[in-house]
Amino acid sequence: MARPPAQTDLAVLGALSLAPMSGYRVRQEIVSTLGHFWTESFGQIYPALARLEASGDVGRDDAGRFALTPAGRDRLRALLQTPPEFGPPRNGLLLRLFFGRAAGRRTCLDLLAETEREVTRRLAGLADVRATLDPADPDERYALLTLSAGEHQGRATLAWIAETRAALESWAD
Amino acid sequence: MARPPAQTDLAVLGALSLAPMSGYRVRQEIVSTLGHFWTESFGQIYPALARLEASGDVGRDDAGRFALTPAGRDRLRALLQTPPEFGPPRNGLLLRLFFGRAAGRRTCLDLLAETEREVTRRLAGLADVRATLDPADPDERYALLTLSAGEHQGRATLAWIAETRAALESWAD
DNA sequence: TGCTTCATGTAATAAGTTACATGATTGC
DNA sequence: GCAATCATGTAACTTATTACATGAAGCA
Repeated sequence: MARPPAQTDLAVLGALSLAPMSGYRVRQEIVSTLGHFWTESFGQIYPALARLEASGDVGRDDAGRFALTPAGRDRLRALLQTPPEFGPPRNGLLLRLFFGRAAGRRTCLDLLAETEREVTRRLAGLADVRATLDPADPDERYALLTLSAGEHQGRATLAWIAETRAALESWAD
Repeated sequence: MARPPAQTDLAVLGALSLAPMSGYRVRQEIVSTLGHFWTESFGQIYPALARLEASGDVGRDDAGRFALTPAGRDRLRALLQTPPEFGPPRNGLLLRLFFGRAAGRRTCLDLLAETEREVTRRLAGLADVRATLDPADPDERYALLTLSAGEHQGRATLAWIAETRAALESWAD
């Protein structure tokens, strides 16, 4: 019964809901804007488009670009209502920290420092994107909400790092 | 050259660094304690143990349980120092919210409510685990740090949900 | 005796990335 | 004309889950 990966269909239909575009553009859209919390590769996107075209959810406009059909718009609405599939949580930093005793405090502090740099970098990236979004645009308003999620997560991580660093440094070891 | 998945090796070696145990117990250990931020299935664990035994990183103790060899302890230390592999970020909730305009405010608010319940449930789970950990135990001190990360993330998500709900409700639609 | 948990493993399947192949368009 | 970008697709490989098969040990 090999049901297709619903999340990829959702991402592709969602991209096409903003405007008709080529598969190449779908990828660019996902990388540039959704990139902070979602990824899809060509190897996923093109088969998905072929599937969706065969099922009548996606058609072509005059210029040959992929475009949502009315059925596709219904399908998208239905998918948006499905509960998110929570992928298995896999946090490489926490995996390492959990067994940190075998590595020593020094290694843990290094990992924290590196993560801090990375998170700071990401927050700066989010700020850049925020600057390009218009709160008055009905589509971009929703994008701003997701951006805000990233900012909250980032700040929480930085706060936890500060706390954790202090704890590590206070231990006798 | 098919290099083995380093993250699974790390999880398995890490579990064995706490005490010698069977593969079955390794799984239980990972599910029960690391479960909040890491997963491994039998299909990963047994091949990993076989690989690690063949390479001399893991041996057997008198009772036949898997145990770290000195080489394995070195290998673990080395793996703990490698930078975490950040898996591609895939947040199903944000993917849906990003295209939320196609679904309408009502659907978005429902998704938020469901997420709020889920996060609250997880925070309660973390609190339960915290109660079982002893801050004086050298191993469990590290576990507490990772627990704290989950708590920060959870609280940040709840704060973002409150903010986002207010924003959605203020829109004319 | 029979039920449950412990224990080890394999096979089928799913999901996704990467690299490759190929060609059309566009700008200089 | 040539380079870069746009565009579509496929094949090989990696990673991971799920379901299945099998059997020993503990206990009621």
